[in-house]
Amino acid sequence: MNSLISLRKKPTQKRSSATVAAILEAAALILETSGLENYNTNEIAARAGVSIGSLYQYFPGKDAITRKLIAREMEQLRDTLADVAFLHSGHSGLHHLLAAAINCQLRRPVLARVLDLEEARLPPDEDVERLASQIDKIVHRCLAAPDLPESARAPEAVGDIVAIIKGMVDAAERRGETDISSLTSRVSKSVFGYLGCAP
Amino acid sequence: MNSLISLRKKPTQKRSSATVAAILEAAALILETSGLENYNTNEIAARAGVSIGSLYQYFPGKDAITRKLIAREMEQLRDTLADVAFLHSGHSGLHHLLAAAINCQLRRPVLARVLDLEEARLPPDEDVERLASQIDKIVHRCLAAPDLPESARAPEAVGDIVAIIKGMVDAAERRGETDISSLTSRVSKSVFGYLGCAP
Amino acid sequence: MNSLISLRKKPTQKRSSATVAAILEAAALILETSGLENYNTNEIAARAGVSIGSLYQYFPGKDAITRKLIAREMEQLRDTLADVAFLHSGHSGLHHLLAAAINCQLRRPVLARVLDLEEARLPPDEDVERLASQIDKIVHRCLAAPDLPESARAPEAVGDIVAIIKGMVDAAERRGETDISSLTSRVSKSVFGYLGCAP
Amino acid sequence: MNSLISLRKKPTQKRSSATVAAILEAAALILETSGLENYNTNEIAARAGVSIGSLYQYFPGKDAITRKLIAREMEQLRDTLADVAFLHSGHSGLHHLLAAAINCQLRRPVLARVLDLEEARLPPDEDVERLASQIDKIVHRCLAAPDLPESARAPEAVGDIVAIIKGMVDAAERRGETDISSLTSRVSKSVFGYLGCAP
DNA sequence: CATGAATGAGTGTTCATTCAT
DNA sequence: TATGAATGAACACTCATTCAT
Repeated sequence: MNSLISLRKKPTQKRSSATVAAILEAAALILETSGLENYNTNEIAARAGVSIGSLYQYFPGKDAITRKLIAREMEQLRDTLADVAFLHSGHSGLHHLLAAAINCQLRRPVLARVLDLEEARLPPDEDVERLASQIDKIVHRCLAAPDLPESARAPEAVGDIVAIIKGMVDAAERRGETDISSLTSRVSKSVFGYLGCAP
Repeated sequence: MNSLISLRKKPTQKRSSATVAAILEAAALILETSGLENYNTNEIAARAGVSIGSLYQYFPGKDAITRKLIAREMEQLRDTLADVAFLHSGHSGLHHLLAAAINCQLRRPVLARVLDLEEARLPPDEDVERLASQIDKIVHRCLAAPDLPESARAPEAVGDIVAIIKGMVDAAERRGETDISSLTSRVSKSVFGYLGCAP
Repeated sequence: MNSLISLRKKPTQKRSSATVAAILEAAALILETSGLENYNTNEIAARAGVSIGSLYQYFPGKDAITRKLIAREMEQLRDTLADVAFLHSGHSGLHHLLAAAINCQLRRPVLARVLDLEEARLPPDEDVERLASQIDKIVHRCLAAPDLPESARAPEAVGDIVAIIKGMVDAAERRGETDISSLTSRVSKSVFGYLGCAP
Repeated sequence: MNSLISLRKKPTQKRSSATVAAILEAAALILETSGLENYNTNEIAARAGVSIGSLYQYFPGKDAITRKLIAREMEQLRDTLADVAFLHSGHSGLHHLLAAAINCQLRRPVLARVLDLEEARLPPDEDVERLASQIDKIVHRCLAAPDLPESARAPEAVGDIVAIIKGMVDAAERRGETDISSLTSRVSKSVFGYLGCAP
């Protein structure tokens, strides 16, 4: 299940993958601390303790780094959701799913928000779209549980629910909210209300 | 009711205000067609059929144009919401408010979305913040109606509801959805569910 | 003895000459307060309470304003020196000349210094050169007095003495010196020393 | 004894320092031939046979180049004066100092004069001020010699003498004078006269 | 004569990307 | 493979000057 994001060389060797990781983490750190302001390849390479030349050996360009960062976050979300979906199902499963998604988004909230913005700005990426559809599929499976109302099977349901979560969590983060449980409960009310059943 | 966004000179004369309008419309058009890709002052001036010097006679910088665009959209939203809020109230008022907000966001959906992104990237602007608080106030007044549940008076309610609307509408637009009535109904379900009452 | 600096129209009428004066004084003020930083035609016109179009009716360009400013200062110096030279002569005359020159340079010291810099930067101007030669002539006549040593008649004497005065006064002004009498005495020592006679 | 003027990267390698030198020499050449007229970063880079990007790798901005040029001239003056001051002292030392200073100023006279102008226009720079105070110190030590009159120890003495030298040399250069020994002798008369003793 | 909107060449600066070493 | 010096297209912004009204 290796990523298909085009790396100029596959980081099969230890040193290579360490370099890739350093670059990605440096990029993430810059986005978190100074936003897009200082997000440029020279700065990324410098903070990663790597030469700009090396950066271009592992990534075909700046956007590829951003995309890989987006993919990394989405993989994490996918795996988290998959774990939850495997353990629970139906009404209670959706509850856990929401909580898990909110937690994911709030792990590195600033990074998550900036990456969302960049994702909108970037040309569509195969790898990212594949991950998005995987996540959609997981959510869809959860929504298909028999104890959830018919509306949960509607084709827009997954997109709507993901939009509600992202929208509310991003806004809360931007307002500086910290009470995760309150936020989770409000998101739940919205989502279950959307589906037409009590949380 | 004039905007306070600082223009270098007030467009009191006809030619001036026409130039300002042309610049803003050109900027909006670029954002809608090529996104941030070709959004630069030279391109804006060119598409406005105006010299780059004229652009800088009326706007102190590129960001000021973007901010004015944001303010323009927000003013429209504010005025639309104010009209609705004046006519209706309570449960039905909220319904109309949602419909109005969705309509606003969908008038020039791509522009609205890009401007949302830019608003997040730009340093906070007094004018924009004033408009945001005016809109918040209108929504707040609507939510304070006695036939709406207690939860509508919660301090986060306004922010949450705005986030739900924007999130869902943006996502729908990005998926290419066109059925406004379906979208409006789904948003309503989410918002009224959030408040804990039936739409 | 009207200036030959090319004005687009001769300010024969009262209103015209008032406009010219306002422009020149605005230019002088800007140079004094913000230096060359904000020294541009739009700013000059604005501070003069005159439209940029009017400015170009009375001056062929920015440099012409600067040159006229330089000429104005030089005319003042010339007239002051001429008065002094008419009353005194020889050793005592030179004393008075020095004092007069220093006083002139210190009337608007910042302006004088900036104009000196600009004079060096500007292409040579007929009008300015004529004034310079007039001033030279006056100094020369003073130096030709029989009680001054032979060296005072040397061809470089005038230039050297003017250079000493300007150099010392500018430097003193830049250091923030205010004691004119001390400065005058030191300049005298230098100049009379240069000539090889006691002050 | 390296300059503290901030370079973006230290030119430790050969190619780097060659680039820096080329940029500085190109800048100096432009100032000498066309003055401030064509003194812009693109022209500097072009004449240095270097891309505009390289220029900005080694200098944070245009002014930094000018400052470095100023510093370079001052360093040369400082070192020259230091050598002289080490060998001679008192009356004869001052003689040698004057000659050395004049020689320095006349090595690249046009450049020296333009840089003097720019120094006045630029915001005060730590590096330049440090060099100025070092030069002042050297001159001051020379003036403190016991065989020189009391007046040489006056606080304004150093500033006055430097002003006399610069003023006379610049003016001479502008008149196209070439006889250094005559100029030196006249400056000496002025300076020693200023101090109240025979050359 | 006066106005000031409009012009556009010019300039400083950034940053993604390449390539010789 | 790694390095980092070099590149140059692209961009934001200024300001002297013109000209229609």
